[in-house]
Amino acid sequence: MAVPNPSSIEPRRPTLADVAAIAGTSVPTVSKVLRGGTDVSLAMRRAVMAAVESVGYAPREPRRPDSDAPVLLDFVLSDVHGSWANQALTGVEEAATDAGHDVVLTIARGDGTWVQHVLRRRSAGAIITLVDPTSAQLAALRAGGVPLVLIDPMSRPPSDVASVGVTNWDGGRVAAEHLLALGHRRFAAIGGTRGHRYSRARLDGFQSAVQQAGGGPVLVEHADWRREPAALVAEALLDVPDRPTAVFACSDLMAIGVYEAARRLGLRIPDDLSVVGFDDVPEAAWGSPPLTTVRQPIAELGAAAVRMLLRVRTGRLAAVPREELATELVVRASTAPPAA
Amino acid sequence: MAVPNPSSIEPRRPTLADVAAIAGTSVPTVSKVLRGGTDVSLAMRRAVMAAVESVGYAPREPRRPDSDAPVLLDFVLSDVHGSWANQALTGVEEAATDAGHDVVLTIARGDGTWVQHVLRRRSAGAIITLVDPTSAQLAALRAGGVPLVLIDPMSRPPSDVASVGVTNWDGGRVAAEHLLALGHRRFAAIGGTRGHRYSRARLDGFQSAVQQAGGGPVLVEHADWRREPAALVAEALLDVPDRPTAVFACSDLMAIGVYEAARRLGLRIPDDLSVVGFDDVPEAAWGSPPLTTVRQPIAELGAAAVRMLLRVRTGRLAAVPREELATELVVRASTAPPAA
DNA sequence: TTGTATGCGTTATCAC
DNA sequence: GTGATAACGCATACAA
Repeated sequence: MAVPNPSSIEPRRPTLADVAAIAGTSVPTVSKVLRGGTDVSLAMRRAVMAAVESVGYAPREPRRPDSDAPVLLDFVLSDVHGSWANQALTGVEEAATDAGHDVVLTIARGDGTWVQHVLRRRSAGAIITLVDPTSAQLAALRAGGVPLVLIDPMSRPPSDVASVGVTNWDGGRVAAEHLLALGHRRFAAIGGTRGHRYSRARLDGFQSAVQQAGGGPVLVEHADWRREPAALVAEALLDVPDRPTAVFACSDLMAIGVYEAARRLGLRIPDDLSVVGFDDVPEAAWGSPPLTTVRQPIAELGAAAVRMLLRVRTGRLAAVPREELATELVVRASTAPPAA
Repeated sequence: MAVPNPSSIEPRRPTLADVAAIAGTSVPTVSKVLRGGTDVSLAMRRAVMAAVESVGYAPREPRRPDSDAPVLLDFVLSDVHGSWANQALTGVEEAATDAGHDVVLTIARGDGTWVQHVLRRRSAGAIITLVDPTSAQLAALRAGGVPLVLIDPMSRPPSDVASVGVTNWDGGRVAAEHLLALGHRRFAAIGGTRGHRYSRARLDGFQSAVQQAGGGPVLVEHADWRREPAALVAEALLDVPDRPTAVFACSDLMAIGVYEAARRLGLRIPDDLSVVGFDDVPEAAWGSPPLTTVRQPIAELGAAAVRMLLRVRTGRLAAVPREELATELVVRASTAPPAA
């Protein structure tokens, strides 16, 4: 929002003093927060972060290119469990090493202390994924001079933060088109966590394609990306008269949960039920039957994030970059035409 | 012991105030140094440390030997693919974070440049796994003052390098005992990479138990820890007259390969063939049927390595530590008595 | 009480 | 001068 400026006050770039005034503290304390110092209370830290965000403080120089000291990049994620994180990590590590940088792994726990860690270490840049940082946290990191790239953000990212992602909506559509082409008409879909952006996009793409083809409504439930809840939800969705003949799970792990539900209900895959997953983690190919799924280029995603980070770090870019990598359907043995 | 107090000088335990007086500073500053706070100059930090030493100050409760800036530990592995690396990473990360340290992930590529990386960064310590460092590399790291801990070394480690591992030989035995108790007598086993220490140990344990029970010879092949080669090797081992009724795979991933071989040969698990794996990665529980396997406490292994590294780093230890964590049989549905 | 920890501002300093 | 950082100690809260 443009603030009208009736008086003689010139809209100069905000300083730490401005931030301090709003946060109700001193300039050194603001500085301390932005440098990741220890002697600041959580409340004060939050107040400063909020003030930083509200005045849009940004450091004058993005950061010393810091010529030849070995550069450390932070890879921040909520946890390293699971194949997705694993693959992303591989991609990040490889691209970083190729560029001569090392990667610090930072696990973002709920308390938000990871922000201090990154700030304190004067990180040369952070790649953030599987975490939903608050806008105040993002603002603090930027104000601290840490270049950022988000991978597949959970929420809509602030418009001034770079990000990479995949064509989630498109992937959902492709999954639906495949099943429609096989002749399916009754569908169920299992989303991840309600409100996660990529879950929404995948489901929307799926539903959009189904509707466009004049297919019936899609029964949708959510299972927080986890296997066991997906199995429970799938069991409920499938244990009805006139049950769906095909299920779209928004992750491979949840698709494995659907396999389990099918086993419990005595449904054979793909004869009685077709299943499509999303991600194409290695396990997808090992299942019985091997899973038809929408492939994300996960490692490439990590590599792309590193390359983007290095661009953000060095050059100041005209526009905030946003890159989308294509998803791709991988047809294996878990899908077939519906039983007559 | 009750100390009588004849003179006026009472030998009481030193306090922070004493330290502060000698260091020529305030009590809070001393406290900050001991707590690893940020707002202390290097000179003051040193003065305080010296004073602490001279008066022999000791905290009431033992405290983390922080005293210095937050520290970066290196976790070096050959690649981060696979659940094993994933779980180990989780354990390492958690233990390091709990101790207030960050983890740099270093992938050891064949060229050995990782050693330079670690040395140049003056790493505070390195945990090495899934890599077989040459003795020259280990010597270089030690000469560079980098404390080391190996996790489950591939070769016999030099006697002056600390390591943690699991009871591999024992695990092999337990697998065999389980199958013997079910009534199996004809066995095959699939090793990892020929020459890897833990592969050897697992196979030896297995064979030792079989022989002790008077069982027949165990047919052994190697498959480099990978799924597809394991499938091929298993197919060959099982496609013979009087085929084995049970297979021991030295990793879960290879056990999944055995599942595939069984499918190709039309053998049902566990009716026609019992399978035991090793590791107990999450996927083991998802297979159909869920895999009976020898569990390694992988994350604990990583955590133990971190704790050992911190001990090696700070205290000088009497002996070179070597720690072994116990393996444990997890019985699921892939084993049953042999068909009559 | 005495000992210790925390959080903030003050003062000094540095880079333009 | 202005904007920012560095490092100390004061005031206070907390603990045995």
